[in-house]
Amino acid sequence: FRSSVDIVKSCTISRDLSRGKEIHSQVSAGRHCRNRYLNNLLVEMYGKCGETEQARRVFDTIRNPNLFSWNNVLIAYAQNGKLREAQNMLEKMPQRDSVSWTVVLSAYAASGHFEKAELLFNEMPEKDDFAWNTMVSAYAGGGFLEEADSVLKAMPYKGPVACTTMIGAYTQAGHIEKATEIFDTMPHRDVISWNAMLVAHAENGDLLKSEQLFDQMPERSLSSWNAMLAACAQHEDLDKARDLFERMPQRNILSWNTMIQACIEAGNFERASALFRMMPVQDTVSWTTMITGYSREGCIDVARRLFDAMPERDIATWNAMVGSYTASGQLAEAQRLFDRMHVHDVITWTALLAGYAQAGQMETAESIFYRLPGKN
RNA sequence: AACUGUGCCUGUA
Repeated sequence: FRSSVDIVKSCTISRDLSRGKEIHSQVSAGRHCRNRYLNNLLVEMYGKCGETEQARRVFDTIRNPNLFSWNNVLIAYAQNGKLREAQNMLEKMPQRDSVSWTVVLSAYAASGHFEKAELLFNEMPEKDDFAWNTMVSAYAGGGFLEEADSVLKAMPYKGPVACTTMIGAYTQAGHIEKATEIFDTMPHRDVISWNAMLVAHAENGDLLKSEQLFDQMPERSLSSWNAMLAACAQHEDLDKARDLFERMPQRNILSWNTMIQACIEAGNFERASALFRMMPVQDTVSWTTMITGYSREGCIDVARRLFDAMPERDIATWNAMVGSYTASGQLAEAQRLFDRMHVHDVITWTALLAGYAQAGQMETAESIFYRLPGKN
């Protein structure tokens, strides 16, 4: 039993649907097939893997669903953008708690329905910290900084989550003074708040302030080290980056990727590719970083060889490769890759559009612009 | 008893 639980949980975390299905059929055939706890976990697993229908099917087999069961299907709907179903569910549930409300609120905000989110928030019988934080995050994520700030102001306790959300939002908007003000006046700072503020200064071009924060902070997580490393990379300070990288208490794949990026920003491709080969395991980010590095250096054929050699490509990889060709005026090859892609996003389209515009083919560029879905 | 919701770090124009 215990091991089934662990397997389902790990499938949820790694979004491993095929292994999830396997364990599901094993569970169904075993003597714990009616166990509510295990079935709740299965509902969650299917929901997180995007399989709303499966989640619902498992839920329907549960004899006496508890609040966890209900919330888990609700989350499956909400987090997969099935707003109508989620809303329905919320209304029909025999009991609902703050989690139920918050989940739907968050889903509305994620799809741009801020009025509905606000309405739900006001309807909530009792608002816990999560609900408040989610409302702040809803507005902040939509770029409504004033609304987010007024929710923050109304909060009974302005905890580190809500404040850090605001720091991030102000950073993105380029309002470093606002971010600083929040950071300086917030009642409690945790390591994540420190990290966010460190990033804020780096984004603002102030490496010195980032370093000061890094030195002052009461404790440092792996993310703190990675963020500081990224700050050095951004500012093309390879010496500082290397020194940090050597001193880090632990490294994960982000640390390696960031260090490679630091080398590339500083123009040291030798070092970048040495690190690339040296790292314990490369992911698509590592490969894409190298591809972009080489193509910026003008070595598009090397970039293409990496592209063809890598085990798996995601959309950013394809975009990088298309962008390499458009940037170097090889429109035909860019178009060929574009046509081979299964999914295009705004970045893909923009790259192609820019390529045609650059080449003076304005009619083609314009027609791409008009066909472009979800323009920003 | 164990299962659910919010904020930080890497690549693509």
